[in-house]
Amino acid sequence: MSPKQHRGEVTAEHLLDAALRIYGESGEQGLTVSAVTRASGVSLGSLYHHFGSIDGLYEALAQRWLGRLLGELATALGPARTAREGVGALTRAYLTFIQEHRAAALLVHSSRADRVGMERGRELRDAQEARVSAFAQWLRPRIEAGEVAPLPLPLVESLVLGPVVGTARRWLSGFDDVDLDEAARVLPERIWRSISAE
Amino acid sequence: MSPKQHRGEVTAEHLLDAALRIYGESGEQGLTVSAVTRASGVSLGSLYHHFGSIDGLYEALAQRWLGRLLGELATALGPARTAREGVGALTRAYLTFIQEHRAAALLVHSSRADRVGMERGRELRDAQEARVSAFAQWLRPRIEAGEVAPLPLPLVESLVLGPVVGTARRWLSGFDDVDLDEAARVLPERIWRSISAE
DNA sequence: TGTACATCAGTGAACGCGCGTTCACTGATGTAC
DNA sequence: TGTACATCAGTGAACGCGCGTTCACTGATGTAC
Repeated sequence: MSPKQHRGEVTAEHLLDAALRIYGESGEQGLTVSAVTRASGVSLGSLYHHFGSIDGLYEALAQRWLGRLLGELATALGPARTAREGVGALTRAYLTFIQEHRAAALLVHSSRADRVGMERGRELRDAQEARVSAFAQWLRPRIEAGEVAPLPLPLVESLVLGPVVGTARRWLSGFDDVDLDEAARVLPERIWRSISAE
Repeated sequence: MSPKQHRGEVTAEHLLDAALRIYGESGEQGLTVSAVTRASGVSLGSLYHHFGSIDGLYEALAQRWLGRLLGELATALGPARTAREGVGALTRAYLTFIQEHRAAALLVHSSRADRVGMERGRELRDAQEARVSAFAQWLRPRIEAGEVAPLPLPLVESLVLGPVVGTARRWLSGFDDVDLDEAARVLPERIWRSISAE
């Protein structure tokens, strides 16, 4: 399914870009074969050559952007020395991504993408043991060191990402009552309080 | 659009019930006119008589369950004397609802329902001034009393509901790594820390 | 360097299916006198 | 209480459109000798 020639890569790229643009403008409902071929200038047959079906294109798109988001979070998390710093870095990276890639963020937050992510999570859980959340892996030693409260990892993850995702969704939905810069300033301190081991 | 005769009410009820069942089994994609008429035993014409279109049915369904969820949260919040108690009551009510109405919870958490909720929010903001979130209204005096930290209301809302919704979504997505009872026990105390004014 | 061949990439006409919607109609219920 | 009429509720055949997909084909690229 992944192209063996360069021009193939370029075509696939065109399709994915067009698909994202369409998704951003008209949502999941609008993501049809004819819309994608029209917007990309790529022929119908090529779409099927590269992605097999419209669902295949959707899944490739979701995985690409989910991967990019997770990548940016992992990168932001890297240099953090304390859990407190980590929470701040994660929050800022997340909210920045949301602003810079609005359409992709909408896609990644959709319920259908949740399912795609889950399926990938299951595959990977067997294979390379939980790349599911780089954050969870980063977190475990901090709990063992007594820095973060000894709660189940999924709950710590929800406590940290929950408020960030909640704020992001609110902003993405078009509510104008939330200021992302202020959120990036205020949330980390507050989130840290909720997971600190005192 | 709302029925003037009793048998009309019953029919509309059948349609909404069938639609919810279908949504729970096969998601938004599966919610088609033929699926609904087949599952409900109601004729095609009746569906159009009561809801005008399949989108009309979907919106009625989303509003009904969004209303019920908000209603249960408001009820749970009622008797709470302190903000701390309120957070606990809200968390438990939310997670209980999720468990008791899985399909409805999936619907209410869908991205499309977010938009429906937003539109309703806008309508209501003009009219009866923010029934948007009973929680926000409940919260305001607690901030003024110095019980809850003086943050923007949307951020407090995200801090409280974020972890709860995050946990709920995780569970709804089929991840089996989260225990809702444990979450109901652990989260309130942690959430409270994050919004307390010291 | 040249040629032959295999594979990859791209094309678009054609197909059929299932979708949402319309509409002319019948039947049930409520109401006015 | 009886009857006539208006309104509400329910029915399903018919329609047309746009959807995803298939397929036989041409053209481009890479590779082996």
